Amino acid sequence: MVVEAGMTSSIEDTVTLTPSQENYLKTIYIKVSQDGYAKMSDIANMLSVQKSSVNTALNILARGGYINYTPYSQITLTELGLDAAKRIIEKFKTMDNFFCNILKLSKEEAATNSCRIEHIISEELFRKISKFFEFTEELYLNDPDYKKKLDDLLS
Amino acid sequence: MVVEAGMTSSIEDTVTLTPSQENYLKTIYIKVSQDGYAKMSDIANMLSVQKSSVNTALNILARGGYINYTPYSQITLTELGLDAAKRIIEKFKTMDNFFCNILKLSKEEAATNSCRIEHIISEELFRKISKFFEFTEELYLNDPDYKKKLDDLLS
DNA sequence: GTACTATGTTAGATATGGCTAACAACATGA
DNA sequence: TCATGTTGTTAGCCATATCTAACATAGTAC
Repeated sequence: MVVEAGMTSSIEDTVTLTPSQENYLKTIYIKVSQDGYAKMSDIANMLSVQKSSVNTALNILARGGYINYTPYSQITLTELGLDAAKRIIEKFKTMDNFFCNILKLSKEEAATNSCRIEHIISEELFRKISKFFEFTEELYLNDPDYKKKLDDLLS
Repeated sequence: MVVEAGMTSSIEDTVTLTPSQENYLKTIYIKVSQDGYAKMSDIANMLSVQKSSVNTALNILARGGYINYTPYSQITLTELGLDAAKRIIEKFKTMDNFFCNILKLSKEEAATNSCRIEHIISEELFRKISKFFEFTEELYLNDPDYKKKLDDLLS
């Protein structure tokens, strides 16, 4: 198959999101999960930014095909946006869980770090570190000796 | 002691560096370690950016008191810059070592991720995760059963 | 149904961090 | 010492991501 210049294609065209844009997408996902849709002012409040900043981000996400959004409309996620949001949140949860439950970081400290790492970790590292975290957590829960050593170490 | 408006003070005045600036500082440290000083064109080459971009960064680092730099001069680190660079590199090495030796990421993959994480990880998380990584590595090296399970898991 | 309040949009500013292209300074060899 | 090449600087451009302030739309309450 010959791909012609300017031809609209499938997955390869997906525009990579910046950390900031991923954050907006994640926030939209959370709101949509709660209410079925998101509003600009919600997002602005949740991220502590101005509505105008949200507006800019929404236009970028809409152009990229991640959200359904036209002026004054309710915001929902496309398939693409849903997938992307889920992947980001999966990263967050994996990190956050480990930082809280094993490393015993405070909720805020864990969330701050997880929220930064979720945007920059490569797929390959995430795949491996997920497995490693699961493995560690299982050991932690089932091996009292391992748990004691770790708790002592990190106290 | 009363601190007057505009008064120049000590550590509290330290300007926080952006990830980009930390990267420049790290690169300068590496060059200074090798040659005793750094040149702009070296830094530009090492980071694959234009000299003009380096120039901007150097002025910011010099203003912040991290480097000794005046136009056309050789670049060296101040005490502040040396400390900051060492902290960044320590983070890099800790991450990189674990990603390579335990998670068995490729050198490039490990370096890419470490180089991103070094700029965003909090001091508290770094303190704890360092201990945890050390603990894990010791187990890995001394407990053949643990090593085998981990190697199987991550292959 | 009109006026007020919510919410959403736009225009224009700032800061970072990159770029190119043109220019300036320095160092070296003939 | 001066021409040349390397190195460093400056000016001006672009994109992201924020902001404020002014404006537009929508919804509600009387």
